Amino acid sequence: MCGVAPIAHLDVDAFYASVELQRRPELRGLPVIVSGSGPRAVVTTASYEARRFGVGSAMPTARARRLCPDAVLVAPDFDAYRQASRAVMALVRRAVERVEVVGLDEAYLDLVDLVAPRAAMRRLVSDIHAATGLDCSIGIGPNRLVAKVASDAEKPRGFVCLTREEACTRFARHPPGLVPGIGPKTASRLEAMGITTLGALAATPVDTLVARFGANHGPDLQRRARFEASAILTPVRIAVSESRETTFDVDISDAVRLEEILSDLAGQLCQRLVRQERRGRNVAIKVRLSDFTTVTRARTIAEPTNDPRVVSGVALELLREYAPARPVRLLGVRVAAFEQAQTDSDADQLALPL
DNA sequence: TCTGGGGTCCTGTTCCGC
DNA sequence: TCTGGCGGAACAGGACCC
Repeated sequence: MCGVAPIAHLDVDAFYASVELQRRPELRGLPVIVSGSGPRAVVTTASYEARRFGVGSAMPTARARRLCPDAVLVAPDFDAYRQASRAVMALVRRAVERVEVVGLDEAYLDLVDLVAPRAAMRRLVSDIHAATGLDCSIGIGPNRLVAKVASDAEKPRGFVCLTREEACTRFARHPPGLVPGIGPKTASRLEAMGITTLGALAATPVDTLVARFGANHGPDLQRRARFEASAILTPVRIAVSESRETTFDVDISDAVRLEEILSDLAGQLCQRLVRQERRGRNVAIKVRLSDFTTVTRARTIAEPTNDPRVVSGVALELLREYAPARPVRLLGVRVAAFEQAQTDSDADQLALPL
């Protein structure tokens, strides 16, 4: 049972796919895959019916279709997802004062001031279902990490409440990659050291981890394995960079064509920045070559800008200087180092979540 | 089996001024 | 005049997340 429970993590189950099923009830019960349609598209979300065939997020759509030939492919409609997200988060904010929204389908909730936090979360889940038809999973724990892993543990419609010690025991035999922050690369490095479970990672002498992963990352891995994390929420997050990028259906070698595309991307990015009245001093390009190597080049300019002529001018210079030696599969542009428009209290809000 | 798009953070390197 | 150490800023790459 949950002793101290200051944080809940709420996660809408198979969010994009579930929104599509709300709009198109005739698809219910069928395997549905939300994904683009190009030859290089990847799966954004799969319904639970599709997941039974082994289809998962970030999988190439071509492979998903081989695994599940009868799946219904639906093109993503982000306006609809944003609208559904707003409806869900409005209910969340009505239930709890302090909320940190993460992406469209997740939020951390501060439960400290609630008298009966678990009852309140049960009520919230049922209110969200009644208002939107969407299911969600809830994890409750003493910090963000326990809450997050708990919300994932029994999806869909999970409701899991754990102390830190209970989380350590329950997940001790699970692989380290269960915990957010330990991705495939770190997991395979750990495996090479003979560490294949969270329990083993938690018990590894910290010196061993420091020697292999460095003075920061090593101890951080162990803290995660022990489910030690912050309980502080960051209700207002301000983006520190904005970007626009595109992957081509077929690799492009023609320098003139690449420059046209880059200018176009810079124009689209600046439209967004102008709308937000944000200007940045750092312009970067991203180039992914046919062999999937990815290169970035950046330049800081004297004056903050969101002028498409300036941004595309710098981006084109960077591209000409780099002069890709192979065909290009992805091109992107990014603006960062925004001028300070926020107040000191906003800046405080940028403190790291974990 | 052939890998999206939009982000964040961390680390190592290089450059520059003192 | 040359060299070296040091710290900060900028840059590049990588890992990770939704």
